[in-house]
Amino acid sequence: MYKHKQIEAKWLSYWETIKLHSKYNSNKPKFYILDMFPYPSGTGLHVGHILGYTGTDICSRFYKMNGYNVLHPMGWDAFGLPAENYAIKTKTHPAITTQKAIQNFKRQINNLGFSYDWNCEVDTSSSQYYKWTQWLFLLFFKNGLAYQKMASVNWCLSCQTVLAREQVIDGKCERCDSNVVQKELKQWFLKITKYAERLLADLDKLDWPDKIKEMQINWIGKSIGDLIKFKISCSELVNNAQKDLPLDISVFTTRADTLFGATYLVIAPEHPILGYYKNSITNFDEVQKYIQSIRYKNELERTGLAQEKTGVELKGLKVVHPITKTELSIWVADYVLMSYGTGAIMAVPAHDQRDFEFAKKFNLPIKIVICPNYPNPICPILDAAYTGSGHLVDSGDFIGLDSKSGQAEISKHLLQIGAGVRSVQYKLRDWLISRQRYWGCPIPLTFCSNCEVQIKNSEIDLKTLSVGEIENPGWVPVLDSNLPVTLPEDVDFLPTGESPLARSKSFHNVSCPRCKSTVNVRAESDTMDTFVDSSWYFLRYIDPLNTQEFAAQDKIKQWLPVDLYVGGAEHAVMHLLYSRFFIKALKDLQIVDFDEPFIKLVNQGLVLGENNQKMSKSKGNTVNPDDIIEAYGADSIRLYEMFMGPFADSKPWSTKNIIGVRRFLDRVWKIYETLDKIKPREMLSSIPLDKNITRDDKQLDILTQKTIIKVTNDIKEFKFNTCVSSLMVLVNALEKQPLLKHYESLILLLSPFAPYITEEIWSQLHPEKYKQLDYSILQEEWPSANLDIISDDKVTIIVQINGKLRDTVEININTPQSDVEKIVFNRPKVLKFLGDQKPKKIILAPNKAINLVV
RNA sequence: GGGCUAGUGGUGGAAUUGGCAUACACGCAAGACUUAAAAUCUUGUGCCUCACGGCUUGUGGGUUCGAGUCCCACCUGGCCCACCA
Repeated sequence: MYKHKQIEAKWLSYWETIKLHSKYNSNKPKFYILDMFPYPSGTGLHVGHILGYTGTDICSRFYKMNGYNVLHPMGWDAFGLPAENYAIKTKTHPAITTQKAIQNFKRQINNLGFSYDWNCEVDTSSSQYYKWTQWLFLLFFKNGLAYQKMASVNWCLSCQTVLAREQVIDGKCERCDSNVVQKELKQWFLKITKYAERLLADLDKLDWPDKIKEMQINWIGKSIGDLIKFKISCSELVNNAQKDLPLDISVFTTRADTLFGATYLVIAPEHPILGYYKNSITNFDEVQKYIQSIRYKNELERTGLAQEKTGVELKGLKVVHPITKTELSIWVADYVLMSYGTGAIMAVPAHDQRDFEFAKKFNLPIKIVICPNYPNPICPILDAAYTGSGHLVDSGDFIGLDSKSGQAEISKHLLQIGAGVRSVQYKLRDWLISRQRYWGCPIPLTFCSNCEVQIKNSEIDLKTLSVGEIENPGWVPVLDSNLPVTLPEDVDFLPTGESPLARSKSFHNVSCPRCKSTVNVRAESDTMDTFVDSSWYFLRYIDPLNTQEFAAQDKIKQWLPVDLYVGGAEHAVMHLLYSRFFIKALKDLQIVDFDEPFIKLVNQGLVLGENNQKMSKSKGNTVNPDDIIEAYGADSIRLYEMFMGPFADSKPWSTKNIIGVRRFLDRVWKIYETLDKIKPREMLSSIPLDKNITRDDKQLDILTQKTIIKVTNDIKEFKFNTCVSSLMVLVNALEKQPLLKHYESLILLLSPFAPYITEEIWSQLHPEKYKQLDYSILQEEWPSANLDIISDDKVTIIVQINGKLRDTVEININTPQSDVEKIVFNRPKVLKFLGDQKPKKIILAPNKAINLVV
């Protein structure tokens, strides 16, 4: 039995005192291994964190031993709502609780023997870090990538803040699960939509799981279709042509082939046309009432499939079909979203299920224009929309075309008559980053009424202004020399819906960075979404103490992009998309020279509770890693999590099963103890321990070489579970035949998985090495397999009769078929099963199998 | 509704990618050691059958000399997206 507590305490303090991380050596290749940094919650490390961190720690140690410069940093995604909510509950400042949580995380991480380089540590809530978050925000602002606009935004009633679209799950707040409603607010956005096409196209370059790529493709949501103009017809337009009214309503469709089936138009409740034509709409009161009624529905209630269609007609207003010139009615309905396309659709009830339901409910005409069984002209009477393709019927000059060419022809025709244009739409929307909360990075802008007036009246030379200042008149960036804009300490952070920073007097004691005015000047009091912090943290790791730049150029060139990124799939469309956007923007601004941040991405699976359900406090199925480390040791929990199953799969925790890997480590230890009894040591390589055990050095040697190959390959492929089982096989053999040479290979192979026990054993096997400065097993070279030993001239093939296994024979490698047949027909088992039948056919799979068909 | 993914012993899971299904481990059973227990070690452990042998990778079909692996349909979980025009 090895004493894990003593050994782990010993090496933990040893590792702290030595330099484990060697300096960058330009003769070696670099390898940047990144974990998704944790949010330091008060409850400490989750066993799920340990799964991912063990994976990256194994890689980190493996690549170091294979001669790479390895960067393996860790930090803290420290801003965010939970810390603030906890602070409100306990009336302790979030900075204090966050620092406490970080200390606890760090203690747990160190206990687990992870080889992070703490010289790289970053904390997004420290002013040294968020100074550069602010600097990057201003860079985006000055270059037109950050802008403010009034928008209908998601507002969490409980957290009292705006949320990004990504943080609204089924109409509820991602954090607190309470209702999210729509609210009109002026907010800051980052222009991620500018990069939609590149974010989509460049996915091809990435070695990422297909699942994640697929999710990003769906999220970006590219569709190619047509923008079609429907001319508005109403009495007001005829009478007051001089008025500045829009003359048509544009709709977006991917099915221009169904244009002749459009029997009415539907616009979103927020559509601007309503304002313009207030006076022409004879039932405007009724329309207003409808819009009010849906206002406080959340997105699920509004858009859920189960919801019955609602809507109201705009009386007094019509549109004209661009080709047939028929007058069509216009409706307002909440099933049309202002945030996609143009906020208006042409309704084709015969060929769109939503339109069909709406038309049925309000008794609107349904016109069939696509026929699946053409040229049979009789189309079935519909009880649901026919959304497939077919041939065009009842479509003027386009009758008889198939859907695809019909779409192309109608599109061409619309362009000719000036009523339409090809268009690409994306579901991706600009990233709303304002938050009305305290515990986040302040937005480093000042609003100056004086400057606003001057810009609007063109009293300032526009050439002296940045794009951001021109597009957002009155908003002036804080001077770089005055960054960071620090979070005021003296703030009552209880949420009221108003930004907590707005209530700090000191915070508003500012002057305009441009005109120096102190009158009618205020600091922006919103903070940024924490996803802004995490969009660039991997750049800061390489140079965290730099006070002049967010990172030095030569270091960026040295280390980036990230070679391997490991984390959960839940970040597929938020963090992973935002970071890609940041890097593309920085590439365009010539700050970095690569355009993708993470070359290879690996997802870790969920660690479920013993009952196969997601771990949660309320279900009472959580596991505290500290208890496991106490009882079984850090090496055991690392090894166990790797052994549980495939790295990327979700799999249930089982405290009972840890005993298996612990026994394995005990055996490894025991082999060492038996070795130690045999002296002198130089004799060890060939002395069998027990004379009763039959020796078979060659077999053991082959097994060792095979294990080296297997573990080396499987680490590269993140197949850690099979690494562990093949190490177990080797240990089972070494127990019977404890030869030092092979045992040393085992210890080296095991060291990335179980660093404590292997460092201890290695130090006892090689005490002289530990007299060197900063020595650790990490400095050893990774074992390489001797292929000569395993290359064999014999091979075992299987013998099948009618596909059923009947025998196995050992033959010389590459034996020709005729000779194999001779051998096989002399085997008693084969003769027995064959009887007096003669094979009709004999198939040889060389060096694998022979199948006799009778 | 759409997409992705998985389904193998009592349990977690292996299977060099079409060639010995159930490696490795947990559990269980028997034995050794012990006054006894724990720990440890040894042996056994898919199902049916006394046996010879037969059957077995969610279900049904197909391709193939040969299928856990490939194809089609279905069933059941999990994840993601979803009135996206």
